[in-house]
Amino acid sequence: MEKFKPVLASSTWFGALPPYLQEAMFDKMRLKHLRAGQQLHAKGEDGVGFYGVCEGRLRVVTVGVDGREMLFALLGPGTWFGEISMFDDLPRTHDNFCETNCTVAIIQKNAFKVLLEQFPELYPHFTRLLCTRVRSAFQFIDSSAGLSLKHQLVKRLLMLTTSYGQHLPKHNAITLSLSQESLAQMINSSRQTVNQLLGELQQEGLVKRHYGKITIPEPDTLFGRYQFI
Amino acid sequence: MEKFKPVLASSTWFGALPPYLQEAMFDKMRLKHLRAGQQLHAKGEDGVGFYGVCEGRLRVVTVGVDGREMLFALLGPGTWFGEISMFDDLPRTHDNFCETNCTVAIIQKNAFKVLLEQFPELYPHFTRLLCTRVRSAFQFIDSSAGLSLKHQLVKRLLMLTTSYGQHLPKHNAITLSLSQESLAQMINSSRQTVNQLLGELQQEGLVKRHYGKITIPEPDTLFGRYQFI
DNA sequence: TATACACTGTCGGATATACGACATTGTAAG
DNA sequence: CTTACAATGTCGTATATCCGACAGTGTATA
Repeated sequence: MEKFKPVLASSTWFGALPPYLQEAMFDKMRLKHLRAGQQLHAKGEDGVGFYGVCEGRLRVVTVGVDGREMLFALLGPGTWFGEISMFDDLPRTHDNFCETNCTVAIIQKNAFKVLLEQFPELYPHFTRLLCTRVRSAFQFIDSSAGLSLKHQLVKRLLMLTTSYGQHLPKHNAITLSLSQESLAQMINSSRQTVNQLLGELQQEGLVKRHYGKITIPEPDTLFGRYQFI
Repeated sequence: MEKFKPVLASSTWFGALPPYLQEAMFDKMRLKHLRAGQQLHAKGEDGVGFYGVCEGRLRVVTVGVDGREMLFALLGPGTWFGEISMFDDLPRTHDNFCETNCTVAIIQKNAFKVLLEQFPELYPHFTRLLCTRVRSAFQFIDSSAGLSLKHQLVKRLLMLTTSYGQHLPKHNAITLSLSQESLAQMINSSRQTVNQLLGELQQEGLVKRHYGKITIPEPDTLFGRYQFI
């Protein structure tokens, strides 16, 4: 557990907690190890805990009514998630799978509620977390309508690099492990078109296509180029 | 003020507050009257308060970089909004205009913070409100990708009838005052296509086209017909 | 190493949607 | 009532995107 504390605290959200609250949360955590492909929770299921990613990467997906899988976000080390069902006691909003072998920290729902009773000063921090969720979702909604497919694609790539809207290392190259097929399904497009558009972006030096992967050498550059068009 | 209390309490969110908290909030409210067309707040502006609609209707819009206006939601009587900037102290997410003459109840930011200090038991209620925002936004995101234009249109019409996801007078007929042009801009489509699609929906008896308005006789029927396809 | 399989890259034809154009109709203002 | 203007309804054409097809390539497994 001790060795993951720095990772978990690297989140801008968690890092803003005063040390004694961080410790209080650490005290309630259990570690859980998961294998690649294993499911952490399913859409519609009751939420049993609040999670922080220690190592590995998780895929947040929803399965549409037609059976097509849609990738919603990628959660890397230092990302916290799953708080929504803790607060409204409603089912999970998404399916959640391990892309690689993973270690996640869990605060069980009961422990979570005890924690909030014991330290009500946690509330402002959680409202802050919820606000980032709302803001990133809003921003996504109003930019996806009114954008060309190419811009939607870029937008989506950027969204995938910033897990759920929390901050991640944007300055480093990021490799997204997803097929062009998956990417297409996320923006309601076709594999062939995505391949074409990625080809154009590759010409511009903004991405690199690989087998089952896409590399973004400089996320900031991609962001700067396409954010304000 | 007294006469608007029932309207404000008709919100499922506000209605769930225990009476003494409702009263505590009423005590902090000021009424504000606005004329049709007047702006309540602008995107990017500092949030000065938390609002409840007493009478009239407000339009929540964002102006895209290309100058096109996108309608995000319509806020009717009993709708509460504007809490996000209260909690994270960041700018407003949207522009906000009065469609008709309006009366809104305001709790100023200072008063809002005092209220939370005085009654920390309000926090769980606000986390609940924030959760509804996140859930409706998430739902919208994953259904708008993967849907035909016609389904996106229906989805958007339904979203507009349920202000922000709260409060649903779905059983009554609802008239949306918006041009087909506006509607088109909301789903990244064209006026002509929207006209065509609305024509089909009208054939099915699900909507009625008017000059500058669209009537949905039975929102439940529309919802039932298109939700699970 | 051999085999199976999934993903990529790239055609061309089919289709949905955008966009310009224009007549018609509703609304507001003098 | 008249005029100006905005929104609607509906063409045809242009264009973007989908979709089937297929060869080539990377990856896993026996």
